[in-house]
Amino acid sequence: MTITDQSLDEAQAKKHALNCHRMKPALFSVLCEIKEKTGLSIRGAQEEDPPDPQLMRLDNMLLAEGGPPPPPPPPASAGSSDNSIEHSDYRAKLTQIRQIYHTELEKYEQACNEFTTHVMNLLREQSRTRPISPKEIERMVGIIHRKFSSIQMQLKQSTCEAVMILRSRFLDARRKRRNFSKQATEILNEYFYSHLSNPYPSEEAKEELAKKCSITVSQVSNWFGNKRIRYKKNIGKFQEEANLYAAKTAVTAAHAVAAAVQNNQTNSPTTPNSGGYPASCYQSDGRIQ
DNA sequence: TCCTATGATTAGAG
DNA sequence: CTCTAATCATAGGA
Repeated sequence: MTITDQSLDEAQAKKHALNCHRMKPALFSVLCEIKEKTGLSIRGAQEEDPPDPQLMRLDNMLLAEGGPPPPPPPPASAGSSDNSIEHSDYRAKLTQIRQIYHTELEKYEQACNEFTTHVMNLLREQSRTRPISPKEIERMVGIIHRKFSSIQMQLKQSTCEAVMILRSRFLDARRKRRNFSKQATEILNEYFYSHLSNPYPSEEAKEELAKKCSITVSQVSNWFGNKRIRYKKNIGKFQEEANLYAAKTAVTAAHAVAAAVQNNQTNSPTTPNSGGYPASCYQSDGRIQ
């Protein structure tokens, strides 16, 4: 019942899924625990014991992963917005996995019952030739059930793995990287180059930028983080862009100034220096602020 | 198909 | 938590 190989063949996805350190922590820890425990170990049991916590957790995960309400898609930070097609595909595959899981589970349950009755029959037969205590019967049944539940556990485990591979395939934000819209980049760049001397938008500024660009605040943060470091690393490469945006903001600033009928400000918003942007303490020695 | 740009994620510092 | 720096993985162009 290798659901994993059956439904999702991509070696790449597998590799990705096994690349544990970039999984979402919750899933990751679950998987790790599964692996550890199935590799038989008792380890730091901070868990409750009687109703097999492991199975519970797996159950919970499977439930959470594919309950009737749409599974929460957010991999993490990025609030993806355009995933309707892919998402339905994801859901379809998820349903498929769950279906396989349930049919398999049923099979196992059935097999377990059959086997139990079979053993019971054997015992009954034997009881004619030798005395068999209820205790012994109980013991046998216990053994059988333990065996089967370990199989069940494996089933759940591989289902979880399959689900996780699925997730990593469809929901991993990195894989779904889309460039921001032209306007969004425009807005971000405008802000960046007009605050070159201190390109660290406040939380409010980030929120506003996020709104204007229809992206999330953390995407704005990512963008500025990337931009700062990349700008710093290769200022030359960004010269042209810098000039462009400096000119742009200069124009808008000029308009604003004209409207305000004030000439006091003309040199503060943008003071073209070697082609349009402030010399900035930010870039001079690679140190920021 | 290779190369660069770019958004996201990570570890680690503060 | 935010930030940097490195890195990953994809998008998009030549």
